[in-house]
Amino acid sequence: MSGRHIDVPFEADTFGSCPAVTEVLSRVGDKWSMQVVIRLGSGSLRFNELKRVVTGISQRMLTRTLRGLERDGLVSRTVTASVPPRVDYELTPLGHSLWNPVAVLSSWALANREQIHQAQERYDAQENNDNL
Amino acid sequence: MSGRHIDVPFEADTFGSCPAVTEVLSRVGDKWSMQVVIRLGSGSLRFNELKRVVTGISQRMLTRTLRGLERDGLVSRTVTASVPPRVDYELTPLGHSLWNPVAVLSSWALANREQIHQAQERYDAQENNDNL
DNA sequence: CAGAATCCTATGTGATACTG
DNA sequence: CAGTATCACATAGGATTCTG
Repeated sequence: MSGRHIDVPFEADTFGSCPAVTEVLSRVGDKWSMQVVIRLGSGSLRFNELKRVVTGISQRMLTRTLRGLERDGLVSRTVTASVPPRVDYELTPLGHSLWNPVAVLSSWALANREQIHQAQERYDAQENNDNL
Repeated sequence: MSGRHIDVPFEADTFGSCPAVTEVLSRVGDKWSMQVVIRLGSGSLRFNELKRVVTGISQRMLTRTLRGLERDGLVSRTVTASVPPRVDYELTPLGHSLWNPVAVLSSWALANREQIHQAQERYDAQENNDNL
């Protein structure tokens, strides 16, 4: 796939007095959920596979993140009773529909990482002149 | 404007071993930044105007959020020395480029709010059978 | 392998009161 | 008007240890 299109038919004002946005974004907005959704975009993964590809995540946080996503109906959890046990995580249809928005935002993040970093350095340099 | 198009030329794998995504998303991922960016999309606003339109935000958090966005080069702060003082906040070009990705995600959030809510209720109902 | 349990710290967030 | 300062609390997140 070479290019994906996403319509944004809303005006800025459409997001009106909407705590709903905050509400949903607070799930997607934590440190790990987006990364997990991105990685699951290419197919189902087992717990430790996810742990490997989501750089820096702790076991605890991966568990918590997956539970959260499962609760929100974004990820499905499939247990295969065997020894050793096998648990596969996969995006639900709803989860897949989230993949695009998340990918858009991540692309932006990657593309503008350097600019942001530079802006931060400029900002911090100014602050240092005032303080101390 | 009836529809905006955003290309996502990345494969899932492009987001590779990327703490960069986490890094940038942790700013945009807090409780308020996205809302502020959305509201500033239609033009500059004063401090108290923002406080009014960003539902539920406290004075303290608005200040902190704006400082963060300013530090990242997403928002510019213009002080007009007068009595009473006037401070205008506006998206920078970089901030404007973020508006689209954020709008995409917010649109998704609004569109799927109800589905998520239902999924949560199903999940919680199951949990209650097991516990207590 | 896939986690659960426990402990601990840092940060986010809100409420309130005060200021130039 | 546009903040700052302070306190107080909940949650996020990591490290470590244990288990079916």
